[in-house]
Amino acid sequence: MLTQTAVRSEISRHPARNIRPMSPQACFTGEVNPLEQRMRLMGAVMPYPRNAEIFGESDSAEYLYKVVSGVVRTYKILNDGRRQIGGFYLPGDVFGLESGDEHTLAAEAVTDTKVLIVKRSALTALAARDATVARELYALAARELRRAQERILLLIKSAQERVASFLLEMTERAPAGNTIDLPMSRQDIADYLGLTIETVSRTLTSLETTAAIEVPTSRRIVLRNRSALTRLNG
Amino acid sequence: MLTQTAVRSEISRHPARNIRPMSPQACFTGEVNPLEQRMRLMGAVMPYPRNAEIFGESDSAEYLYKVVSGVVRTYKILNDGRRQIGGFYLPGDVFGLESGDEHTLAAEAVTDTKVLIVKRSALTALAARDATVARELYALAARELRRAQERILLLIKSAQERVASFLLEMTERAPAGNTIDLPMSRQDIADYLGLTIETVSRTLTSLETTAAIEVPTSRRIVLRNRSALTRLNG
DNA sequence: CGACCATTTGATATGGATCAAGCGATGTGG
DNA sequence: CCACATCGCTTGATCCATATCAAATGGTCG
Repeated sequence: MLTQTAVRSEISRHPARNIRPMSPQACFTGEVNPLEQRMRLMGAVMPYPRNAEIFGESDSAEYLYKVVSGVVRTYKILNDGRRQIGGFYLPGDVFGLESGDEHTLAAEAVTDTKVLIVKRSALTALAARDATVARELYALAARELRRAQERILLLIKSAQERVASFLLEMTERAPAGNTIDLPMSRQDIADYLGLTIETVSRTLTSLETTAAIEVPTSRRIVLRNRSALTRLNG
Repeated sequence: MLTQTAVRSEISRHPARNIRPMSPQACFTGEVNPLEQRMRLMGAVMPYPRNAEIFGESDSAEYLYKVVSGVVRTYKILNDGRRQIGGFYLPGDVFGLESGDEHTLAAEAVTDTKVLIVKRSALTALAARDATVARELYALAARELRRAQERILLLIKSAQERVASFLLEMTERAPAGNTIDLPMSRQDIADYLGLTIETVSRTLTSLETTAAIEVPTSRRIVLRNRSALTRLNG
């Protein structure tokens, strides 16, 4: 799993980064729970173009982030050059939660993205006075924990199971009938699932061959036989 | 990774479970932070013999647990019979944190164990009034999240790296010079690292051959060359 | 001492990685 | 508007780390 030549894919993998965000702008759309309301009052919305860095690994974790539109990935680069994606965040998702005061993962925009940014200190101050906010912060961390635990289970499964789980996760999180429009590249998926692009690609074609899915274009996948996927899921 | 024959190891893997806990008893030892104090006032200490179930998967998550003495493992059985260990909990560690109202993992005593049990509702009620308690609950979840993220990174590494990381994690969490007294079996370690017992065993012998460790008895490991392990760790 | 269980060691099989080439879509300059 | 470069993806051939199957060893308890 670990070889010197892992650097190869690394080079092709991260072409044009360090794109800078655009200027901030106001935002008054979204849900209506207390935490959300407060965040909107306290935070600013920043737009990031595709592949822009939102924060770096070991940046100070001064802010909390919420996806307004677009998709974000968090990731970590291992010392041998491989990249592990921590998660994909869709509109409404909060990312940047950390236990310490430094981020352990970096974050980038997968697509052009708008992100609501809130000072962590403002939120914790608020949580000290408002138990509802505190409870919601806790719930966020607990939900994130559950997702991480599911990832752990995923990573001990076979390639087929991982890809099937990924597809099911995606339809659940961005429901649009049986069609999934993937915002991320094969490399992103591979680094999320702990596989190589080749294996992801082959697995998708194999699922297509067994009529479980259709792949009209590489970024679009249609689920044809959900129960076959669920069965694979474990 | 997934085959029908996975059931083989499954059978030998879980011999005598469903051992019942003994009767409760009072407990007034431990640390001195607010959450801890309150837990002691509100909770009871229960002793569990080796391999006893503390709670089952999908039991209602009515309680929070803190290890007083001994070691606990949380785990999940996949539908093909494989077991994934979610974590090992040493004295002082809190387990049973969940986002929903059902446990997603089961918990068992690895060794004879004493566990402090607290009603979750009592804690959250307390957190609503005491911001310090709320903050500590959040910190617990965040710390658990970080651990889970580290596990994710671990699971994409090679067998050598996983075993090395495991050994380093264990000395850090239960520091006793360079000696580690493992409370858990090879099967437990394997299920924690997403490997087979054979691979764990072989990796340990290989580390012994390269003089990184010594294995005087199967449950005792002496670190001889910590930097060699750290280098493997990634 | 003998039975049992955990661990180690050995031989072989295999899933996914790696290396390499081909292909289709998208964009650019002539 | 078309040749051509580029990029992301797929497909093919081979290799290797770890799983699997099997047997030997060792430690523990009656």
